[in-house]
Amino acid sequence: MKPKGKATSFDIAHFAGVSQSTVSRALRNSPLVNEETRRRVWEVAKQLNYKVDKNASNLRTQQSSTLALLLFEDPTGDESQINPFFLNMLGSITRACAKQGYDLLVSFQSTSQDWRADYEDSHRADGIILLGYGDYMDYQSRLQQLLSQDTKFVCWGATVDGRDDLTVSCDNYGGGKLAAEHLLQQNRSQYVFIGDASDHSPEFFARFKGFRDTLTAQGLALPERQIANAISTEESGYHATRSLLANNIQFDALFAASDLIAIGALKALKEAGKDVPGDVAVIGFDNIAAASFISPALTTVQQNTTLAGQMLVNNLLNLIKGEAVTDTLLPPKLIVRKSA
Amino acid sequence: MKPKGKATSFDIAHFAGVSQSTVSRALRNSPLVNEETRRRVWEVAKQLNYKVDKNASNLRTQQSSTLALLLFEDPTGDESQINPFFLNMLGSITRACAKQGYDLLVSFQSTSQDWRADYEDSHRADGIILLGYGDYMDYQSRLQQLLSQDTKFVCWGATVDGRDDLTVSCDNYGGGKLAAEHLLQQNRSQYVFIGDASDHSPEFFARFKGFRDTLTAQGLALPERQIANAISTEESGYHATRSLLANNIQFDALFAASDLIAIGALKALKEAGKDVPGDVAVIGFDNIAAASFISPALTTVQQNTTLAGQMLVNNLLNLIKGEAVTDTLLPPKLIVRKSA
DNA sequence: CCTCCGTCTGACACCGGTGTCATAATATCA
DNA sequence: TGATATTATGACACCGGTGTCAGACGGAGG
Repeated sequence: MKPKGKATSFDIAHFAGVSQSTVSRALRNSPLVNEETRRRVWEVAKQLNYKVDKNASNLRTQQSSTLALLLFEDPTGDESQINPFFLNMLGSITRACAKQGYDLLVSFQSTSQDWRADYEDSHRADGIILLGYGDYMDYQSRLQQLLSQDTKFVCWGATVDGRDDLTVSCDNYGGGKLAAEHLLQQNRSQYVFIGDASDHSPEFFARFKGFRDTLTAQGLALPERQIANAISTEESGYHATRSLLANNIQFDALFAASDLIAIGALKALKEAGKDVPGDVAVIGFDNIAAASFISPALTTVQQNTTLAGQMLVNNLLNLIKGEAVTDTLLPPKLIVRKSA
Repeated sequence: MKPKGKATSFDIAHFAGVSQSTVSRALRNSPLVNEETRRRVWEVAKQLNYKVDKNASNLRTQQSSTLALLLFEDPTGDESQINPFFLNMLGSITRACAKQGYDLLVSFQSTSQDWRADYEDSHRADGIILLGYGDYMDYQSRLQQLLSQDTKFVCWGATVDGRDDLTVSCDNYGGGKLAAEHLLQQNRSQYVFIGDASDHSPEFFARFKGFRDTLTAQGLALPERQIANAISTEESGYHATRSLLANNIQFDALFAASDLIAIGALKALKEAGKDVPGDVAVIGFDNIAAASFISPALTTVQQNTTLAGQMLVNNLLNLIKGEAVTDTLLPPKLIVRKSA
């Protein structure tokens, strides 16, 4: 009772004294097979440690029970450091997949060179999840291509007008608003924003708009000089803050488009002898783990990554099933700590 | 020229005016096909946006060009927080896989309930990488089972006597030694260790031994009462440190088995009014991102995750190829920051 | 002119499952 | 008892590639 190599359904058929067809049916608990037969087949399958060959099964059924995750790294793309926020998302997406009985193929893609999204074409995955800041060249055109090929995919990030892809995102505008309201409550008077205020990065831009609109509604302007550009890294946030200080911009409230930027800002402020939150209140965005470790602990706008992962997976599965799916907006939440 | 559904090699054969066999050969650049024919086939394939069906290909060739990663979470297994060190490893493993032309299936496994390692049995992956602290029930017996099934796998973590699995690990003993030597240089006199000093967790135990052996070689003892147990979380490190302080243990040097533990310790020390590194020097292990953010910045023993990922993947691929492979030990490196 | 060889191609079996169809065995009812 | 419905099973085509084998074709050599 030891076939060489891995057991196939034919081996089981042989030992259970039935046909291979019946084995296949029995193992999938088809109501067509007799209770006693089913029991015997399962018994033998267990003894032989049999597992269905996914390749054969997928080939026949034309679906893979697998999703692919494309994670786009920041343009800085250093070897070791990946944006912790996205790693968190990866964790929740993996769990959401497992819960639905799907496997997850993970692939890191560098944003510059053109990326590989042929997982569905090659029948390795039933659908694709795109994760990353969509702030790089020819992203749009690639998405358009995926759409025209009828590839099933969902994106994390901001909804963009004129793009027909399906997205799940945090309510970035509302998040920016939360930050502004919290700072306004403290009667701060001079505000700065660090991030990307162009519409290059839709997420950052939405956070910026929510922030600025709330301020202007209170009669507070946010002129060009009080906005500094930065990408989502600590270094970038550090340098942006230093240049604000070097230009003698006066401010007592700082909103950073991401926690990494905020952490860089804290470092620059500390070096400049500014007290946080005494001289300057700082608010970040994401609520990464480091936000609670740093001193002073960072007040930030939290994105619900657990829910985000679930929605990405659920929406994608519904899309694959052919059901109607709409963009999803998740509510942000302000986490108040020491920095503001 | 628009077949409905996805194009197959038969479609290409039709349009290129050759047989399906020739298409298959041409696309894999077999030297058997005529240069002109190959060109024509590629041309058509490109126009039809053809991609080889991986399921069919894998089924025939009996290999999947895919590896599976099983990530075991800490027993605390809270929904959102995953040990950042392992997330880093995940990043480097993904990259190493991509470099070798392999895909990576990722799966988080909770350690308590029994885990799923049937990726190879079901032909979804050619081999498996196990990642996590191997400090839980029936881990050993499951490994033994994998071995007896002739499953190809490598483990991250300490080599354990009497276990025949293939491992890649950091030189934890050497790392503990580095920590001890650095503290000795500063003429610290009263040492404590926080982690797991039983052989429950092989990695932590090796770090402990390297640390203790180096101290005893200098005539310094490390009695039972100067050792506190903790698992690799911030909370656990915090509580362990508090209990040391509550028991009135005197110490001016603290070695934590992981950065998360060290971060918890820093918090407890700060609350107790102890100055770091003035009153107590603290050294961690791993060099996670948060180690550089926290104040005071954490001195720690770095594990080279990039290299680790590469070695895990390379060793596994060699094992699959049937080549002789041996356990790999990677050199740790002391990163000196402010805390010691 | 025939043989032999190298080059290139097509026919076909095969990987291991799944779904359809035909049919044997048994139960149900008039 | 014969007709019909129900249940359980096996035979077989099929998914889309890959590997083997046989053979067509053209040129070289005797």
